[in-house]
Amino acid sequence: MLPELKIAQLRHFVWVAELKGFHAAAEKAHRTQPAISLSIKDLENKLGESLFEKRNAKSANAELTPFGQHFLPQAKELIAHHDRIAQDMTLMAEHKTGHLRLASVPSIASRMLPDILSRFVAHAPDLHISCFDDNAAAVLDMVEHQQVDFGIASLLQTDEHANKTFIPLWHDHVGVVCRNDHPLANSDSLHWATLREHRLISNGTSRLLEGTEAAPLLEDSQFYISNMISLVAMLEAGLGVTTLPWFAFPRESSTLTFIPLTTPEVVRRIGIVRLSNKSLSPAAQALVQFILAQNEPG
Amino acid sequence: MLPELKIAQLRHFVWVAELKGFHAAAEKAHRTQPAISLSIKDLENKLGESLFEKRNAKSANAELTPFGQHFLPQAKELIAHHDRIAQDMTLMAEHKTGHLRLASVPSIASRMLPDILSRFVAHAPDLHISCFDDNAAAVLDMVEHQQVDFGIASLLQTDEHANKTFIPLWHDHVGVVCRNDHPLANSDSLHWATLREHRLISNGTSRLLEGTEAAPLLEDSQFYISNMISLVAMLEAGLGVTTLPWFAFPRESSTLTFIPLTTPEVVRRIGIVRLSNKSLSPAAQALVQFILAQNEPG
DNA sequence: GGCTCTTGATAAGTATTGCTTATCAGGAAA
DNA sequence: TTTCCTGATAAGCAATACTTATCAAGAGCC
Repeated sequence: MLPELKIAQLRHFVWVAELKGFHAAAEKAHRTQPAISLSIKDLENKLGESLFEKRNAKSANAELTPFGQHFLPQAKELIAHHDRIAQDMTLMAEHKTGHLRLASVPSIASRMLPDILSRFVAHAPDLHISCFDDNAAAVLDMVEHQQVDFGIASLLQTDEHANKTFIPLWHDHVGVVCRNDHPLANSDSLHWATLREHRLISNGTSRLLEGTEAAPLLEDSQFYISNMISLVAMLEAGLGVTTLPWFAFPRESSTLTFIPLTTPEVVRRIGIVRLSNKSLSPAAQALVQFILAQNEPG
Repeated sequence: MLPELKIAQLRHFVWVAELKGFHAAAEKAHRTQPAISLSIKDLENKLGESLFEKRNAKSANAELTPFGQHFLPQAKELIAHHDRIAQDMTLMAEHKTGHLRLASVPSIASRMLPDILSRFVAHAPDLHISCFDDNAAAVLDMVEHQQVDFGIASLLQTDEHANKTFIPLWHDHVGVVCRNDHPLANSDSLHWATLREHRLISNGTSRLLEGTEAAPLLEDSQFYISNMISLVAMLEAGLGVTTLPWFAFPRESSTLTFIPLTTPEVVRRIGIVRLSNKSLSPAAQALVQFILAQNEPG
């Protein structure tokens, strides 16, 4: 019913009108002059009216009919609209624009992401990023409910997350943290049994020991501190020792020491978690690629 | 540089997204399913991103990627914009809409146009019409300067209007107008010489006698009244007689009589005047055709 | 006047695009 | 498993867009 106006065709029309000539328009369109003639003719047929004055009669420059004059601004508007969208989509596909949401466990969020993100946004100034940090379970939950494009966490109970894809990135070894003047502080490595002799403060990451031979330690533990700030304060006060993954160890503290736990060697595998059956937005996809590229050489 | 998004292609995309399936979209587009597949694939290539989730994997209904979700409303907007313009142009080409300006000599404007225009606009309710009435010279001037789409007038000094096209429509005979009780009032026809015995009031239409054998009458004339209302008042007061074309004769006056002038027979040819080298707008073109059609049978 | 340069239109052939039919692969439901 | 959906893919055909070559007609020039 309605004619289908092709963008290229409209562009030809506008060029002929504005450059006042078929030859000039042809050059601009990187086409030959007959192509433009035919294109305009086809457009006129579709609309059912001439756009330019009879052109076989006089050699004066191509001139619009009243109808053509009315059509010109409309055509220009539609072309502009098209170009705006095409540009927008291209930018978005090249992840130069858009909105990206991710969730991460705090250790990575504070230790790795600031550097990664600042370098990533350097070549995408119009990209908006929202980053949520929370514990691994909450991160997985946000991924599950599509509140974020992807998450950075370790995968707990892998069987429950069949619908998620996990890309391991960092191996985070669990160690023991104590005050510099603690008897254990000068050890190079530790056996879990050694810890039984010291007061152990457990924390949110302690469940990493579950299922390892060091599990009995958890039951020995008298204190449980979920908050990291409080935990550090306890340790600095010499209340006891705790286990932490290396990434979660507060390096900025000058009074605490990290000693690797070698028996058992408990490793938290942190990586990118996303839904298997959902595509990432171009921006998210780009960030994942970026993170992977960062980690490959290192 | 920028990809050229074809309207048909966007339409396919929107249909697949909204009908949640390639088959359904194909049916709506009156195409086969592979055609839609290829169309979408091409669009995805142009944009550089997938619009739908991987479709070979699961048979669930076609589902948009985040990118596709962002693109959908934009595509719909662009399609709507296109359709609006296409519709607008089609209506305008069919002269259902637009703005039409014409100028006419007062006799036709008051005698013929009210009926013609009211019937013409009956099938074009959204058409705006502006009508200017003035004397023939002014009408020709407005045509000349493209202040109107076309004019209705008689062509004076044809040599000066080589750039105009004249389509004769009405033959308007000049006659003598006097009061019912005037000595001439009962004549069936008149010879110009008879008028010399009466007081003649000349008017704007009197120059029609120029170049005829009745020309000496103009010099005899003591009064010149340009305004029609005043002229009628003078005549009704019995001040004298005048010459007028039949169309300019005020039929509604019950006290005045029109007597045809037979020697010489002066005829004013009234018709449509337009610039030869300019196209008419669709609406103007339609009105001209309409007027011509009205006059052909009559 | 005739010559040349411009304008855009036109014809015929080719290249590209879009569409078709026929077929295939994979998941869901029987 | 078999069947019935989904959409993807291949090969061939048809419509469209573009090319080169040529033409007609007005303007400027001698």
